[in-house]
Amino acid sequence: MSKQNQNQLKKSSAYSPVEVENRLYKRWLEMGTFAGDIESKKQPYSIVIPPPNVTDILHLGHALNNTIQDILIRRHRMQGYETIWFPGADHAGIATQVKVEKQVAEEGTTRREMGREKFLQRTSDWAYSNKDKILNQLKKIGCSCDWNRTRFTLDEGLSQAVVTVFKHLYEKGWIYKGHRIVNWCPSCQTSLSDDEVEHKESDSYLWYIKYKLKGSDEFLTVATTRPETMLGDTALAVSTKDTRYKKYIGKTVILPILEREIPIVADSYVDPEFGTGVVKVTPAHDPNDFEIGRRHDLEEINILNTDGSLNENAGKFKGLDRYEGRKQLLEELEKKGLLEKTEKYKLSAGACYRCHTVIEPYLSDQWFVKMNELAQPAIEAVKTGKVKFHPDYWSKTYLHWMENIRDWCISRQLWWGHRIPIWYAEDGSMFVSADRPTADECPGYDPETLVQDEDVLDTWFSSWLWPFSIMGWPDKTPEMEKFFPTKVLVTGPDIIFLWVARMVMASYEFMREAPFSDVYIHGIVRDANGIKMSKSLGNGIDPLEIINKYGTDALRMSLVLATPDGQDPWISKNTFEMGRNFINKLHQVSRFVTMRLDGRPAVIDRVDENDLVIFDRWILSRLERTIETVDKEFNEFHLSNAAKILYGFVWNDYCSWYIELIKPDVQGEPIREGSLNVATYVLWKIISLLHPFVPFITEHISLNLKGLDETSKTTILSYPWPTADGHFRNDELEHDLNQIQTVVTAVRSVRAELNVPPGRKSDLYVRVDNKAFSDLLQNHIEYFRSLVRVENLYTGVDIKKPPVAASTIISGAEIFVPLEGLIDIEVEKIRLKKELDKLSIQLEKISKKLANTDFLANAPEDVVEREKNKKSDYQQRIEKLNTNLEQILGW
RNA sequence: GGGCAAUUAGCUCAGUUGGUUAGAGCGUUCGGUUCACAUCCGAGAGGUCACUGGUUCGAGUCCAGUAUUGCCCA
Repeated sequence: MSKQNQNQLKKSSAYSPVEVENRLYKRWLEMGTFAGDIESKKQPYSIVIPPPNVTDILHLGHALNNTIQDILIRRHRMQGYETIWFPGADHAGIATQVKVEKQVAEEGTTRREMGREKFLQRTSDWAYSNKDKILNQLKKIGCSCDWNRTRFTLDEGLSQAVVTVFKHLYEKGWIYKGHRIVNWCPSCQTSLSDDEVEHKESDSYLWYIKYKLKGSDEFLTVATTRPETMLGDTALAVSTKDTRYKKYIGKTVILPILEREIPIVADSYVDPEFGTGVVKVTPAHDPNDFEIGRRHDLEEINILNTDGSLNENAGKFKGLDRYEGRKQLLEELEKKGLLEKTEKYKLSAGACYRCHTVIEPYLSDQWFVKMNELAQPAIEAVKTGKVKFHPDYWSKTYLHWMENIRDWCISRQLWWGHRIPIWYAEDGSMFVSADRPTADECPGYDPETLVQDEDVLDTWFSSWLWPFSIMGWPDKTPEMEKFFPTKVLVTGPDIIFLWVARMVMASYEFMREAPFSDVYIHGIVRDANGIKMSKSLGNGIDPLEIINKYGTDALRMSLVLATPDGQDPWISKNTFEMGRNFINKLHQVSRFVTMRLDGRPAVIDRVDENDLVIFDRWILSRLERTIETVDKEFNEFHLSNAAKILYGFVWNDYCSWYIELIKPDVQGEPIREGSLNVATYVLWKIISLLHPFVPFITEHISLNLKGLDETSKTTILSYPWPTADGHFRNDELEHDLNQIQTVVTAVRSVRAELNVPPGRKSDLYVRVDNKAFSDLLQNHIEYFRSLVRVENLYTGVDIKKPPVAASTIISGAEIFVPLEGLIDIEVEKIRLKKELDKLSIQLEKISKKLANTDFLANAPEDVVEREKNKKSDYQQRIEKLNTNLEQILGW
């Protein structure tokens, strides 16, 4: 055969995932495989997707998150549950608006110029098209969502849910409007909730500024990290307990530059240890100062515009950006000799979680949700185990936050989102309504004069309702009847507060029960150096690129294998080779089995127990053990372990041992019928167990095994999940086979270390300790002859060592490989000595242990017994080794 | 400052209630034209289980402390 032909043949045996996967996914959609049936009598099992933002493009985090959900859904479907995976997307208020504002800025206009209606239309167009894009990308990773039930947080129904909830909480007094210091993002120009602020430490300075005492030459020095806020100072404060400054309390200082007279007050909040013990008080720009201001009835002077520049209250610094203002202000203080000193300081500053701009504490009117009472049932739920976290330690994080919960700022100064359903009358009266209230709804007022609140609600104010709003709440729907509450929520640790905790609270308030019973928290995808993958760093890996190269199955399997439970996976491009190789292995072994079936129908649901040899029984026993462990790992949410167990079973037990063992000794002969049946049966179980992880190739193989093509309407997804009843479990037999494996490995090892040409056959002498071992080997030699290249096998308790032979010792037997003229005596000598040294160390250790009377007295009998057996085994092996070594030295 | 997590082979990770010679994948070394597979097969090398103490007949595993790293909260 020419080289070209060989290459072509090789190529044809490879698996091409991309075409297969595209076709099979389309086929599932056409067959309606993923649709849930609300009429079904089966037990429900539902999951709601963490809705991707409409601004998102698919990244590995999505791939991991949705792969996990798909695994859980597909497995439960096979287990006989009526499953629905509810898909959808989130309107992502800030992120989306910022994105579209950037676009219109490039076109030289602004949202205000465009006007609210036009801008919203524009945003909506963009958001909806991007939403479809991200959801289609999820299909690429094989998600078995019920796509006909796709929802979006701005859909009519979901918006209705938001208004209903707002009204309910408002009337309960749990939603209120407050004049408060909030987190303000000068770039997004909106308020943020406390949980949307990221804290990061940076190198900064502590500036010491001198304030002159009125009518005196004395100065008081104040240390500050934000000197520009002094423009809004309305007092200085000292600790009530600080004797150093007692005499100044009640006096007045002159604010530098603006020359405003401000009082010195005493307040218990001040820490005498920090800085000089005197602090400046800026009630409009610091939450603590705000409190001090309220206690001492101080003026609140706002010095910032919404974009972070200084306003008219900043005097001559008006119009400057906050940092430029700081710079010029410090220069001026320096010039005037009012800057005492500057110290380096590690500053912890808040930043916007969307754009990472440093936030400003900012005084404004905002809407808040009172959280304390909402939190109580949500705390109870986790404490009593009604909601369980996996891994469990996340419940501590959750509870700590819940127990220290603060009111939630829900108004955002944006246009894109659910508009706050509040209508104001001229006298300040407020009415809750999504649309302009009717005359009945605002008695005594003309509806036409009412004005709606300009702001919109926090996006999380709609996503916290997701598990039931997606099912049609506040209407009573059959979906809710059947599928609420959902079973498990799969997400990352970064949104436990923002989303998970709030969903539990909302669900208890509006549904009177938890939204899900389990929360599976997976890690965050990091690159090969442990750095979190992000668009801005450019260290991300595009899942679609991996899919095009290796296929979706390879992507999924690799991700699951690489993601330790609860830990962050470190992923590099070659991580995916692991999955790719595994998929190839699965493909190849299936080809082997299918080819041997030679067109006959595959028997997948039973084995002929009258036609089994030891190896058949062994793989069936191993299979049952595997099913049991895989189920156990699944039930504990250890998906990575489950995948690893299956990986090992397929590669080692099934391919490397079982398939090799049943291959006929002589080329061209058919495989024993019984074994081929078992091989097929086990392969079917394998693809069933693997289906949730690698849905495409398993479906592909299932069709091949059944001799069907893709026009067929059957899917492995509707076949049952394998179960183990223990029928084939046989520990004794597994032990026997283990002995055979040990002999095989020992012979291979000897031959490899002595550099025996791989093709060369030889006889094999095995001197055994008992006849049973001898029979075991003799009775099955034909099945493993080719594995060790054995010509004749001689076994027995009194086998003599051939004159020129390499030897090795295993537990219960001595193995001799006669290799006249092939053995390098020096190599053999070194080999035996090395083995002897190893064993001697072990023997010494164990002898010491057994000489310890405390050990003998305290350790359980079976442990002592085991150690004793071990010792005698070591001793015997050492003796044998010595004999062989002596013999060699005599050569 | 408080909390959570991690520290086991060159790398990424397993290691169940304390009890065989601490495992896997990747990488590495040697050998391989075996009829499913070089995306493969066979064999090997490689670990003071972060450190210090304690409990125990026995500690990777339990306890206390220390160090380093990451994350969260203030």
